[in-house]
Amino acid sequence: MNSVHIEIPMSVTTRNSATPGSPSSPRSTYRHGDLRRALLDAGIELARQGGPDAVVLREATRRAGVAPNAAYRHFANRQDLLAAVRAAAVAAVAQAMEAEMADVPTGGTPTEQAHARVRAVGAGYMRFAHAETGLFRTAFGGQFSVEQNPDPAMGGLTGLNPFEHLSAALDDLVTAGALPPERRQGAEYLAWSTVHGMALLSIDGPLRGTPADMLQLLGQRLLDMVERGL
Amino acid sequence: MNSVHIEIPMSVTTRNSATPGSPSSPRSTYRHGDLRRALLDAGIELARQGGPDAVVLREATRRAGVAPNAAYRHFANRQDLLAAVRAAAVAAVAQAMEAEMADVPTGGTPTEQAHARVRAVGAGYMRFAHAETGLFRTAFGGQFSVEQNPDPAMGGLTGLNPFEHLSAALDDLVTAGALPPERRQGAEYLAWSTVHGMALLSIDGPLRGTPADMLQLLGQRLLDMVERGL
DNA sequence: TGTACATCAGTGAACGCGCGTTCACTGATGTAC
DNA sequence: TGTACATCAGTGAACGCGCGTTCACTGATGTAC
Repeated sequence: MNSVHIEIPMSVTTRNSATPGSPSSPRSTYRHGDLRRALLDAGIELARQGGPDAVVLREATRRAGVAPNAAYRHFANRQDLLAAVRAAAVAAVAQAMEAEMADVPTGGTPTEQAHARVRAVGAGYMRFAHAETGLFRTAFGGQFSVEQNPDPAMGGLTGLNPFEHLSAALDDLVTAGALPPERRQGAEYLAWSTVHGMALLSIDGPLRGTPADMLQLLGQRLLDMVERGL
Repeated sequence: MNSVHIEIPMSVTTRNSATPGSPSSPRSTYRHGDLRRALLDAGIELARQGGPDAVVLREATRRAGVAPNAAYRHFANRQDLLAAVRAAAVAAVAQAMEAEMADVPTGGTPTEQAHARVRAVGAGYMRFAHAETGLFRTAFGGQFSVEQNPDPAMGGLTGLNPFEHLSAALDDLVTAGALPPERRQGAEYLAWSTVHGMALLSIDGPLRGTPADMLQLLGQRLLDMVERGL
């Protein structure tokens, strides 16, 4: 039982940035300081609260205390801002996985370790979906791709993105002899499907509103099933 | 290998209905005849092509050859129309499952039959998602509920909705002795998660663009995994 | 069988909404001399 | 160290968009007598 603790990179510099939420507070200087960062932060906050559709260019500029069109100095258009927000959301999922993996006990056989690692990846994914619904939707709600042409902005602290974490964990499983090599190919899609489905069912579907501990239990049963079935 | 053949209930009566797509063609009578049905059909077609967001009230009335506000004689508002379209989409999923189950050979032991039935339910779900992406998204894309307070409009030809089909198939598995009763509870959520996840991954995620036969194969591996792991 | 009438399905016009995006601008900043 | 200047980040105003929804209406239809 592990509480979710997610780091989202926030403003590196707060120099000259208007206080979010109080657009009337004037900047002390003409230039903003780091408007790109401020818009991105605002976008992330919007996504957190309302998912990808809530990432509205005008609202982001409003929160940054800046004219609507100022955004076009830093992003080509709304899509471009949304893509940056999405990358941050994907990175946050990677971090949730990393946090979960950090809790894996170091003792045990290599097989036990490998299994625990796969489970941590899956559990991190599902936990994140439940804890940060808006960001999860932004990352994996609509169309997305994480596997090819890895975008460094989508990595967690280790630099690996969620898909790469899953792949690495499955590779470990093979190395530990817990997964026959001939079953390795495509296994990420089987595992991911499972966990992705439960994540969405717990957000949008019949599992919506299920208390976190029940969800945790059901998630463990799901991971049991994957472990046994893979 | 079973081609998808889905029946969507279309106009029962075409009396007096304007030809869709040619809004200029005048009706012969003042009254439309069956505007509710025409709007619903238009809504279904919009959903088919573009998912739930494409179900736009004004566009539906345009296709029905009618003034925008005429829709309010038959639907309380846009949400209401969308709900009706969603029910039709869910019913279509149920029919896809039924079509798949109709192909299950009648020979074999009860256990074989039961397994085949569960697989048919899952395969129908995934096949539908791939073949009728827009409708699938409308049915199960955003928030949805199918299990409680069953809406008869969501049933297929047998009257059962997709969730009920899955439940029935799992019950059969228990009856046939292929699933220990103590594992029955909650099993629908495990199975559904799995299949739901792959459906979405094949529409939105990394599996997008995968050819149908590859998807079919991967789907079977997924169902193997569920069968073994449940 | 004919006539008066109530009903209510569809009309026509208009509304306010917030959005993304473009335009010509201005003036603080950092740089070259 | 001081001055002229080019740069370009942010301004202010405006645009067209299609949407959902409301209003007062009209006239074809079916019904009661």
